[in-house]
Amino acid sequence: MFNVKLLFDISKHVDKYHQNIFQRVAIISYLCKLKKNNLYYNKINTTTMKKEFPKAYEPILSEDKWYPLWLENKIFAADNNSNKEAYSILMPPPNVTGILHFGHVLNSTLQDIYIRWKRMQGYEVCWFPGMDHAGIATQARVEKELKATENLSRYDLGREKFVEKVWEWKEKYGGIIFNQLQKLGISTDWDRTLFTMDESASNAVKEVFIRLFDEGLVYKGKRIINWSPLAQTALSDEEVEFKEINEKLYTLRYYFEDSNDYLMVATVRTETIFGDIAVAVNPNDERYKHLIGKNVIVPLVGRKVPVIPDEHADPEFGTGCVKITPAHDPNDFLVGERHNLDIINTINPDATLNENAGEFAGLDRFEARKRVSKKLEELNLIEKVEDYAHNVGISQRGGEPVEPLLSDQWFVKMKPLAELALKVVQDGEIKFHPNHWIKTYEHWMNNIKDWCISRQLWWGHQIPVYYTEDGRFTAAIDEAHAREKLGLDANVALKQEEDVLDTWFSSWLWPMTTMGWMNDHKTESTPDLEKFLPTDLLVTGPDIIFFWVARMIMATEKFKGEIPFKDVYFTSMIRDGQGRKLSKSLGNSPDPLNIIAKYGADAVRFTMIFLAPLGQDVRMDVDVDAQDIPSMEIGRNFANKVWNAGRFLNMKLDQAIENNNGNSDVCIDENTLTTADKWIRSRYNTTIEKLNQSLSDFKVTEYSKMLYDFIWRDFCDWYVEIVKIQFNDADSAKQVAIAKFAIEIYEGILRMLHPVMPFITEELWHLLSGKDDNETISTQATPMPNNTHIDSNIEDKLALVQNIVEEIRKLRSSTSIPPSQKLPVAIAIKENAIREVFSEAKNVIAGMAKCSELEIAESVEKPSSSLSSVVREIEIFVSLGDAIDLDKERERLEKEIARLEGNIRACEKKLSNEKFVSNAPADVVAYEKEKLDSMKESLLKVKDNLANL
RNA sequence: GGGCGAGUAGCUCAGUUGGUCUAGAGCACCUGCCUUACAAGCAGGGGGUCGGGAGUUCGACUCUCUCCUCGCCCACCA
Repeated sequence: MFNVKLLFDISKHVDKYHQNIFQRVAIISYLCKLKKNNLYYNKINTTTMKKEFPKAYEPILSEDKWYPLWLENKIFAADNNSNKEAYSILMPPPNVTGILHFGHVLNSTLQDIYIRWKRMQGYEVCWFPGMDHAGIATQARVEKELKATENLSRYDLGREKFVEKVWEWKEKYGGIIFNQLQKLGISTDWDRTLFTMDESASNAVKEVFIRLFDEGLVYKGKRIINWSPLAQTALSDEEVEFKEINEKLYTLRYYFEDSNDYLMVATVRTETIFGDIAVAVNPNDERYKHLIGKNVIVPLVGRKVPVIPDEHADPEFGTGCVKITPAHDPNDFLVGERHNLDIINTINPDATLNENAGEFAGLDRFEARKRVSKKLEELNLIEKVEDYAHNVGISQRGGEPVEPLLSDQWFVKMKPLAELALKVVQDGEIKFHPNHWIKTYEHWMNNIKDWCISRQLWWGHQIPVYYTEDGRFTAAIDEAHAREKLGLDANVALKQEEDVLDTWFSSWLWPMTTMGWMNDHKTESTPDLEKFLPTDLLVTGPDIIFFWVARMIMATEKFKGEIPFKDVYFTSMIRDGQGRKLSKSLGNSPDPLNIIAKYGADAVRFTMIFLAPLGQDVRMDVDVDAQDIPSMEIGRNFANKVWNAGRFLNMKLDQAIENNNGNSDVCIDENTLTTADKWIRSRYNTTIEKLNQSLSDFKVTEYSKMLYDFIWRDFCDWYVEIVKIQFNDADSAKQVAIAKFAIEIYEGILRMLHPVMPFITEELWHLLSGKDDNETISTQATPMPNNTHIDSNIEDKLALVQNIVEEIRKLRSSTSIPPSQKLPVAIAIKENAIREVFSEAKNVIAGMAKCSELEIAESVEKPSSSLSSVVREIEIFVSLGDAIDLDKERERLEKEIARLEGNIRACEKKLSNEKFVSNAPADVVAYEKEKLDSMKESLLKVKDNLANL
């Protein structure tokens, strides 16, 4: 037998252990164990019960308790064999090197809200998680570590050993972000986690490459590409960012071969003159027309090069003459192609100058620029030097300026893929939220360029192309397959392409690889694909609309003939108080885990969506030094409010049952419901409807705001306060009914709240229902509105009651009478129907507005020494006795008269405007008339009250 | 240069097809409260010529034009 006394003692001291989370967890798990064995709920005295419902919500206890239970009970597991309608989301795979940042927090919360909401709606829900191998980032990371620990470069190790090292690193550190994400409480089907380098995914990658190759959509070509000297690899256009940099613009003298005249040519990059092969002028430029065909001498180099006509030269810019360096400028390369010019490469892959630079060979490009410029100056070949701000391409990963470099690379022809992908978005088959992103998408699709997919890295999918010694090649699964395709004997030696594929080349297959497409070069369809493709929603940042979203649409259309997802939700960017993007390099982002530890996962989730409107950036008051985001209090305070409402209702129910001699079997009788009861029920159903609608419309912020307002304002501020009063007026059986009724509403709102605040709602649901730990709120049904309970008439009536209560409070607070002192109040209401409601709610009004006595009648005599107010023709008198300050009251009433008169004038003016009366809709005119009458009536009463003061 | 978005209270933002808006909320601020869940709370209060200008309309925060400011994306001229 367990010892109740011991348990009581332990829980009594929970607060003392407040500083020690581990001890608290231990105690709670002990309590849980007891609860599991059904030992505590019925048998422990009320003092101990209260300990189960601490005064403040303690997130860590719920978080550590429920997540493991959800996993254990396989709540997140999806069944592709189920009869239920499917709902699925693909998690944007975080980088294997990634650690949790606030982008993930927002993104994951949004996905989890939809996943949980749909799960509760009875869908077969699957959230596919996974991780990206992140070629450049991961390789750089491991290289750095290798250097630091063993002082080795990847070349020292060799390709095979190095790749092994990366795998080791991945096994050791790769999963960190998943553990971090679990702290957020997200409900992904972890058993389906896919890594983009897994064999199944790699097979699909190969398959796609081979198919595109065979179709001629993948080709190898010598092109100017963006070269990253740091990573020593090609980059795609999307991996280059442009940044304005201040540099010097040198105007150089290019002398004619046969005279002392010269052309002036401007350049920033003096170190590239070794690759100069021509000077271009615009063919229509009158200044230079006659010089076309002549030769000039490249300064310092001494090479004779022709003056050629080309549209590329802009007469408006600079001198109108451009030096042409095909090997180191994409535009010059095109000029070179048009004029059949030689190409002289002068820069090495590590961005040092090569032998073509003569005495400058071996120098880094920037050092070389300084030295070349100096030398040019010494030789008096510089006309002038100016400060010059221009955009320079920067490697997104390494941050160094990219070098345009001519090299052999693999490309995907994008035009044919883009057509269908553009159509499905334009036709609305795929919807963007917010939909203005369509324009950006269209622009990119219409101007799409071929995609450079080869990377000179070791970590990634090695391109499945095999070469014979004599230079023939094909794309194939393996050597045998290649020999078969090339018609070669088994003994012919083959060599595989050394380059690997761009990481996005595996990411764009994500909708298919997560579901097992071509995992073995054979399987076109799987139960997952049949059940879950197309997925329903993609939640991602607009920054990867080209990298990922567009390409997934292309690939899935191309290879599956389907759209990958139906809706795309583009998230907000998280910024700091100064509007800067939160980023590691700026060091302006606190660790989300610290914030979660401080405020609780639910609070963080709630605050994030509360603050992050669809499609607009969010500014947050981050404090990195303190590792704090004070606005997270919104969510924490709200969680606490929800918690305390539950705690209070639970307490009331216990009390009621105790008063009712332990009999809890009391049904709620429709006939005994008060106006307030019907009001909260109506508000509840109205709110439920709107909440579901908001989520359907992807208005998640609206959803959070409505929950906040309903729970805090309607339910807590008004209904729970009313319940207190109704409780006092009821017999014990009725008390049980009242508490149960309130709890029923509360339980519904918990279910509606669960998608955004999973932990606290789970905890409260169990505390209130006494359900076994292995049951969960996350599979209970989403509340649906009961339209027969929506009654706008009742809502209006109670709104009027609220107005009156507020008005009485306002009158009171204009005095210095303490809130605890109750005052006599009289209310005159002419309209019968309203008066009835007020009479029924008499005790409620008296309680809420602190009335010692309350008279409600068709007309009342103005009590002496009273404050008065008129609201919608209802007169209110609050008797003050000696405490009244007549001057103050007179002043107040005069102000009110002035206000009313002003409004009446405006209203009369409007109504005397013939055009308004004839053009405005009848109901608007009627409303104005009604308003005018009402205001006139009020004015009379206020004037009367002033006179009688 | 092209495109997109935003400018509403000190701050962060709501404001649905123009009329019930005397423009709301949270935070901050001021006043009073330990009122039988919650001080992470309760009650009340002050604070905005809705970026400027023009127009359409009986009526504009809302629609049109224009200008100003800020942010993002794309392109890129040596």
